[in-house]
Amino acid sequence: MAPQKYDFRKIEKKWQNVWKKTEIYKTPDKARGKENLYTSVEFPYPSGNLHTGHWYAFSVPDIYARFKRMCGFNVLFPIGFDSFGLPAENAAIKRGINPRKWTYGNINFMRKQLCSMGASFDWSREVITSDPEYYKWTQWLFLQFFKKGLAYQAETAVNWCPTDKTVLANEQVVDNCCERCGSEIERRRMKQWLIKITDYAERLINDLEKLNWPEEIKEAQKNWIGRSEGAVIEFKIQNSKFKILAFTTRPDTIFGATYMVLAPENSLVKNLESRILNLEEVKRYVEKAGRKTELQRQEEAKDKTGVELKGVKAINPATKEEIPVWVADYVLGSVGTGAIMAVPAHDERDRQFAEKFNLPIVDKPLVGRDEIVKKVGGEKKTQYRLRDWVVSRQRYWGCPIPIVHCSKCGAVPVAEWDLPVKLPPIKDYKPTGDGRSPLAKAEKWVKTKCPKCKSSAERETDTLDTFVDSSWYYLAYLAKNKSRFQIPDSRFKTWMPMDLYSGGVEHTTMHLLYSRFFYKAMHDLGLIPKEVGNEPYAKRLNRGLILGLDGQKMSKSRGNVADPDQYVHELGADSVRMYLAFIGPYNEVGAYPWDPHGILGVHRFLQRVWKLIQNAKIKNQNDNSKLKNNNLERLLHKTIKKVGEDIENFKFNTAISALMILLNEFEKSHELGIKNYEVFLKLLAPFAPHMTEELWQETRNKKQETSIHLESWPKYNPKLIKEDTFTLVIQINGKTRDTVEAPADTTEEEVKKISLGREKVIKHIGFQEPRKIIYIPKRLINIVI
RNA sequence: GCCCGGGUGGCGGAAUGGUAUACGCAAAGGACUUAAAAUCCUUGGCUCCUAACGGGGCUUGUGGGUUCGACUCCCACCUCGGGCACCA
Repeated sequence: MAPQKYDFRKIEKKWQNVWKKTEIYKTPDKARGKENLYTSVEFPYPSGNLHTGHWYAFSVPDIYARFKRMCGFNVLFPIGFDSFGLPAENAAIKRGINPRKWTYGNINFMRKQLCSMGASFDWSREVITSDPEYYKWTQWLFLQFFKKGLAYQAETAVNWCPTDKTVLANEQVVDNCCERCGSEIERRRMKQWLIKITDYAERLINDLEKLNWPEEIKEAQKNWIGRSEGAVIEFKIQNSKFKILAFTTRPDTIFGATYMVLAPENSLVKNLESRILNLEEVKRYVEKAGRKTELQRQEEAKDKTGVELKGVKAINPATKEEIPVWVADYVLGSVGTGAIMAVPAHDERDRQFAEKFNLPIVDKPLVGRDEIVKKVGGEKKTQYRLRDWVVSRQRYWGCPIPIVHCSKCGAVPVAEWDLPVKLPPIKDYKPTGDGRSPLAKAEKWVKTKCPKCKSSAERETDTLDTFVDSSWYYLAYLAKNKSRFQIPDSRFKTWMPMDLYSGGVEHTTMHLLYSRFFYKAMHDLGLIPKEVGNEPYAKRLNRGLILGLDGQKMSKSRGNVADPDQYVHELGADSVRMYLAFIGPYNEVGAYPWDPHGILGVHRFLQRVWKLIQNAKIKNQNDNSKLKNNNLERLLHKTIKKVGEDIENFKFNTAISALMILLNEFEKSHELGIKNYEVFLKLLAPFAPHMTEELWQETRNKKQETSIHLESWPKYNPKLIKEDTFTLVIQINGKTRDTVEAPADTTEEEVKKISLGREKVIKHIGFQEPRKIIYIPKRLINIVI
């Protein structure tokens, strides 16, 4: 007998326990007769507890994973925690707790919350980036990069966040502010570890082409990498061995180049000091420019400043004319060669500058690009906006950089057998702000022997950017034995590249770019078999955003947060999952407000599904699957088709609406048999896994010998989808005037006859002879008069 | 400034050349109930004519175009969101 009440709390708990005990989502590396499919979502940061965004991120793609599993794929849908990093550390400091204690406490809590989603994660492959067995391999990879020259130390201008007291990568700076805390960035010169992502700039752009990614993500990455093609042209300096190298994308405008500009940072300014007549003035200008922040420079963009280097002249190699050389901060040291040929006739900025300082503006005709470059001895060059990735962080809670500094041997990698370099427990882990990591205070840990010459040496005390940890974690899921990175080639071949990776837009030019680079570099190092390719994610999906009740971004300070735990308690996890899937298409970057009434609608639907089992015929186990009602039969098969196709295309919203339509019809019918009921349950199973499992067992007399989630996806019969009548739309001059049901096999002649005979048609056209009649078979007739 | 992606009822959205507004929410009316909640049934864009039955006109950001027919294709513009930007 069917239970009277939909006791979702009891049911959900029950099945979560059963699934855990029976490990039905544990994924083997190979399953007989099944193709592997790897789909994953960016793993969560253990911030404390799951919010609505996490539910949207994980429970909706779970629908896809479950569907694919039912379709016969061996589906890997793993989960882990991105557990190193600033936010956890800041939260721990705020509460006076050790970051490790705080992080692992959160992980334990969030694991339970994740289980409450009823998502089909394979927990046996869980990855935690702050575990020594994980970061051992982060360090190992860093050393492989180091040995290949892909990781190097250099004194560079860096982005310093005064609040978080650490440097940041360019990608982590938004509008000159820290991406995390919003503080304005300071420019500092510091010795830092960098990763040579710029070596891969060209491939990171070119290889986008073959990826099945949304165009807008590709475009955003292209813009970030910022390729510009041009030439470097040499301008000799009169009576000097020095020359100015200028990068230009418009070599064809060279005849109009009437002066040169050097960036204040350009070393030529120093080299030419002995020849500059107004040296004091130039020095003052350079110094002043150096003190300006990037933001100030930008703000002053309209009002150009600069000083001429008196006594210095350059030769335009095209015109052979002598032209003046200036130093001005509208030319940036970090772009191109840090020097330009100024063409005021063609460039808006050069024109502004020329007008202000009365420099000549010549509008010379353009010349062919390629010849002229050759003629003046220039060289074609492609320039990228992308900068190398600064990975040093002056913070405690991160992966230690496995390097030892020796006064004789320099920076020496830690021996492989000494990995991992464990993060030492220290009392005072607060950031110092003096540019040194708190790890510097762990004196015993810092003091070590040089791996090369064995004399006393010091450990590197900076830690790695968290984005390094997350650049390879999708491979760690494949390494079943957690203490080894070595993944057999065969496993790479069966799982990589990942079939579908979904995540947030905010990672477009961060995690997504870094991990593509990592994968390529690992590929080049021979760590990944060639056949697998050099791109980690075959398909990418950026999900939208769930807004608060007021249509604003959810935040505690605004007080518009919808707490998923509360809704799970009140309406059940199945309702929350299904509502989030119903709210809008998942494959578009939209923003959907959480509507507490909307979720009630989905909950009502599930309540009605629950009651459907009371339909007397369902209990008759001897029923044959054919529905007597042809229309209902047809609708059932159409729904099987539509739900499958919609899930495949991440249109979960329209899949659910199709299920709603089917339920509406099922409720009206009194001849619904057990077979059709079971088909319906299967179609609903990916969306409402707990309820469908319970009802499934109910129809199977509680034998529990199977799970609905291990059943196969229903097949539709194309013959049964065909309609035997159609609604003929009758238009006059393109306006619908009448409709009529007609048998599917009605001929064109018959359709015309029927249409012209309709009362409404006669009323409109009288006895006029139609000028033209357009007939679209089984759809519409348009009578033109 | 350059490059992407959008704009459809009161709201989330559906329809990618063929009846615009599926499905859901909210709303209104009704049934059940002492009452409420829950549940069920009915209505459904705007507007005009009609006492009513009915019927006409308009409507997918704006204006043009292509077409028998346009939310859908083309051109121009407005506007919102995102990426890049003194990038040479």
